[in-house]
Amino acid sequence: MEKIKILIVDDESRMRKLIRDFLEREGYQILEASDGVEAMDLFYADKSIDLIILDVMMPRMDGWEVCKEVREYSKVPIIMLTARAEERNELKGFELGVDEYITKPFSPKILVARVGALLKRVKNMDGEESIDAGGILVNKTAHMVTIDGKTIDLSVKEFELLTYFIENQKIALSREKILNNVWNYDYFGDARTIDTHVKKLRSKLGEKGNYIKTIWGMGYKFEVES
Amino acid sequence: MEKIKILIVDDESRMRKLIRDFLEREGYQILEASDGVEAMDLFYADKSIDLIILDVMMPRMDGWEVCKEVREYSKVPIIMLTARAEERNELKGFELGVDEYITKPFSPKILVARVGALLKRVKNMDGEESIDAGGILVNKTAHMVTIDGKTIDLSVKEFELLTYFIENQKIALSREKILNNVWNYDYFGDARTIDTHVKKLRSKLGEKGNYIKTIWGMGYKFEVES
DNA sequence: ATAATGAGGACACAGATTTGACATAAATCT
DNA sequence: AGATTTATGTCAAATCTGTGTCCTCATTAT
Repeated sequence: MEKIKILIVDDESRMRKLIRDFLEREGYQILEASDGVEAMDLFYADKSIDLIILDVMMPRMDGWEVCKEVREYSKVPIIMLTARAEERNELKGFELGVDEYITKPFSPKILVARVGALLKRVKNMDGEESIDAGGILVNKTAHMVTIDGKTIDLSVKEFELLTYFIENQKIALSREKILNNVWNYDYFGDARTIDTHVKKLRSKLGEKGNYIKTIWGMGYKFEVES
Repeated sequence: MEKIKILIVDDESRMRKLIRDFLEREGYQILEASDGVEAMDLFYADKSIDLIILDVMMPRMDGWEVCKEVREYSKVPIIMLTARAEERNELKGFELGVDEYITKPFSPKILVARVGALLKRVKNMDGEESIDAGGILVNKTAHMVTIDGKTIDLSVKEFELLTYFIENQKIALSREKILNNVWNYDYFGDARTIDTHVKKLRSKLGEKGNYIKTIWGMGYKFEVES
């Protein structure tokens, strides 16, 4: 199990450091952003953030806006830090999809408890995670692939290969690399075998098969759009 | 759907009336208790309480004690009303299984929002008495399975296997995973044994047996419809 | 106590599917 | 054009699943 990654967004560096210290002591991995814009940059860059702690008052882009934008793409749990007694904001937050509130000033112990409780709560319901790549919907848990709504059948190897491609979009992948990741690391067969599987995968993906680009003399690359 | 039943426990009758008024306006049915002992009496008398709002400070038996005792029997959602800044209590509450906090003084709007959010949250996770999966009705407590109204006989293992499938619908399950969950985790027998049980289960489920899909080279998946 | 029954598990064999190799055609680079 | 590299069709080998059957153990009936 990898470390759980938490993004802290607050314009006061003292506050960020405080939170960071306590959460790191709990074994979480911490990312920091000093305003909403920076937070969104980090959010887009790193798909594996598990929780966001968000201050409401920030320059450039406040917490509500960040929350709203994040919610367009993700269900990642969000904790809002608010100055007290802002009822209207709290209601607004429920609509926006805030999961928890912590009122400043707060004690670090409460922070840690809330983070733990929220992560636990979310973990039990997380379920579906399907990745969308230009109309190709891959649901890893269901082991199912849908293209424009229609389910297609893939063999296990094909499924694994597609998953590997989609999880490494826009990256040029050498045959060796593909072999090492999709096949057992101790597989020493013909690298040309990949071609065969790519062939099949392309044909099963139909017109979307051309998302798998050939990089001559090198390998393959999965990329949406022409 | 019956009315949702909420138990309010507070020693101040003014406070109870305030909460009652706002929640009744939302369509909830309200019960009142003026201290912990009374609350427990009501709790034992009425098994169908959907949510408890609990003041911490009360004579005879305080909120923490009530919470603790209730949690020995039930997972019913509990909201705690606290005077502010009682950090230690809040932490204590997380351990005891408090679901939400509301700090006095609070606005009725917040109260209503929290109650709604909590009920919604819980509703999605509550364990139904019997689960319905495409006409297959599994009653875990009665250990009984009905298909389109007709009861069918399953052996213990078959029942456990079916339950596991149904509780993990649409998820691809490897044989290993099934083994670890349906059999004792320290069972090291033949994985093919699962096939045998799946075979029997399928045949006993009749035409609904094809809900159990084979994922070639991977395991099985339970999924309703084609 | 003994026999009958049924569940749980193991296993082998046939049939089905997937996989990887190979030969050849097509494409790309220099 | 010549040298490489990739695409594709074909096919046998490897792998996996479905099913019938057998064995053991425990429970129930006689």
